Amino acid sequence: MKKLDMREKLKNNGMKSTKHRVAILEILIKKDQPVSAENIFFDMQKMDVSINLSTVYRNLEALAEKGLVTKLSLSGDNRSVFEYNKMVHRHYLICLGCKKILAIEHCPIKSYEHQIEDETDYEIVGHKLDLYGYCPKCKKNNPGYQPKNSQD
Amino acid sequence: MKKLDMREKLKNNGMKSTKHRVAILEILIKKDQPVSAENIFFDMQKMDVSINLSTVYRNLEALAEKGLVTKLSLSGDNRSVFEYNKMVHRHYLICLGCKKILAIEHCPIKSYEHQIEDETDYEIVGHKLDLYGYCPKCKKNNPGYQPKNSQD
DNA sequence: ATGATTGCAAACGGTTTGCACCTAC
DNA sequence: GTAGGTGCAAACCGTTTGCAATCAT
Repeated sequence: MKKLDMREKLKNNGMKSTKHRVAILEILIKKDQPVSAENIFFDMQKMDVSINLSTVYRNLEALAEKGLVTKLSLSGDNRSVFEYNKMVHRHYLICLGCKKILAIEHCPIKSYEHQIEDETDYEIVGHKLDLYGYCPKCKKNNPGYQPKNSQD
Repeated sequence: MKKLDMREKLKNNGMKSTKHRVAILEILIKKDQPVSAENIFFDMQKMDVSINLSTVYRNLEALAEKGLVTKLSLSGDNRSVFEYNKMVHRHYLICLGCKKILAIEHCPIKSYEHQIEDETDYEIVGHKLDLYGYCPKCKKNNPGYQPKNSQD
């Protein structure tokens, strides 16, 4: 997506188009996986876009408010991560070794949700599924490692 | 589970048995759902067990270290919650209205994990599935509400 | 011109830590 | 007696906020 398209997109969502917001969107779209506010902050410095960390947070919040960006908190890390919202339902595969996050688009949960709705009388509006494991590289370095809690 | 059994359990896991630890286990077992450190702290005051919040954290960490307790961070809340580890695999159904957390023991994910292992060449060691929705009570108060991001 | 956005520094809230004292074993 | 547990206060770290200056429209 080009800069001009991003400026367009911001305006369509009733947001002023600033170089900061464009740069944040650029970074998120390029990465195509969840990143922390601090990471974005550093990437912007590398791009010679001077910005304050609190402005990163404010923009991420504004973008999330408009639905352009999604904020997630993945287990085991206290900080939030953000990704460009491609409007597709995704799950995440987090490597316990190098902490890399892989997005997965296939979702097996819909029928399970209906089943739980029937059992509990809740109205279920969504879910979050994260898988934890070791990527091919870390798998080699940690052969046979088993975490204490497979659900965590 | 009786106090004596808990003292036993602590010792079997190489931990000193203190009134604080016993009380924390009592609370977690009674609740049978994830609670925050602060909640535990307040409950202990109600039980007339005087304790410092940092001791609650230290004990929860020690108990989690030994696998007696599980630490989880559920989306949308910055703070961690803890539950007694019944050694069963569980999922959580979080009410977006009243924030109540319901534990669900049926898990539909195993075969999905194998499929993802084949596709990605990762070694998957666990997963975390949280469902979000409205409990019967909150459902009535928020008819038709839809969150912006169903995956969050 | 006007309201939104920014940088800066200070506050915030959950969690952790250093240290002197205390307790279980 | 000794290793480990505790209270207290202070530090920590990711995040938020108040305010005055600046920018997009």
